[in-house]
Amino acid sequence: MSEKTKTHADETQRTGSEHETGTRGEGTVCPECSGDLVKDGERGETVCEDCGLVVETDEIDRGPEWRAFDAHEKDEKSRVGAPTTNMMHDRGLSTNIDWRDKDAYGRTLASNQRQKMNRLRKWNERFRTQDSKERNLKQALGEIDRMASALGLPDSVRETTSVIYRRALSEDLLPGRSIEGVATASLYAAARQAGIPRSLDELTNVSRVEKDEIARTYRYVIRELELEIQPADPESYVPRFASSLALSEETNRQARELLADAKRRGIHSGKSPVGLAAAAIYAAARLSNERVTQREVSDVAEISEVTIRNRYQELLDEDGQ
DNA sequence: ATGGTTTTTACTGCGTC
DNA sequence: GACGCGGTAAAAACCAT
Repeated sequence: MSEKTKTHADETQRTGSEHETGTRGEGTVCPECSGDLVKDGERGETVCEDCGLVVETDEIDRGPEWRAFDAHEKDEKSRVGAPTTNMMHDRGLSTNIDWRDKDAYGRTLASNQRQKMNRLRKWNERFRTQDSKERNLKQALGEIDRMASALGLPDSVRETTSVIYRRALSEDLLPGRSIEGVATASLYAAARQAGIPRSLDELTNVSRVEKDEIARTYRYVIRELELEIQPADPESYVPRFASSLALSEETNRQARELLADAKRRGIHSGKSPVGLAAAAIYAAARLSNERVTQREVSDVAEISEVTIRNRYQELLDEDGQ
């Protein structure tokens, strides 16, 4: 555990004055309006029912529990690990044996000690991944990470994906399905849930699994885990497409306006959100005299030109009246 | 499986650079 | 003449039943 202290090193300045308010007005009555106090367990706050005054904030501080004024103190005081994360198969909680052959003081180990450490490392690694579900998770999380990077999805989505995948695993949804498939489906679901959807085609490009299987597995996972995911909002595709076509902010905005309008008139139901987004972009670009061909839009949106034409007409029809 | 809807494929003619 | 665009018909894909 010698070198694992860096994680919080840069947030060492906190004043410690936050907690002074919490200790004063203890009791069951609000000091401000004498209303009843209730504990909001989720947020770790004690709040007045009547006036909403937060009397006590008792939150969990995930920052360092110490302050360091120089590098030396940092080494001495630090005994905290990294925050736990769902993105590691063991939530980052298992033992890791440093690969450097140094003792706690940084001295190099004697050769017999080195051999011992090698054996320990080997066995530790074996035990750590022994359980088949753990091995399964390890592989899946690797895949998820790879695909999420390829699609430019943020860590928050990866976390959500991990959670979904874990649930699928613990509810025995895996047998009969591939790890890859479930991992991809989980990612697809997580991205949509986060409002930054990727189309099935995009998923297919980075996954080792066929589109059909992704879709099938996705439906299955959604149903079994009772995840409620509303159809993707066309507008959420717009900024990404617009930027890969190097279109202006104005066009971007106009495209979303067209979509909002279409939504109001109910033109969008049943149509593919991606197609709608693509058409809106094309229409907006055309309205503001930016040159984009249908071909280019259809390329980035992975939708046919015909579909763009059809949607595009509908959009402008409605707009013109 | 089936039927209805949407998307894609393939092909067309027209205008422009 | 290549290219972008618009249209059409038929095939394929999708979805709920």
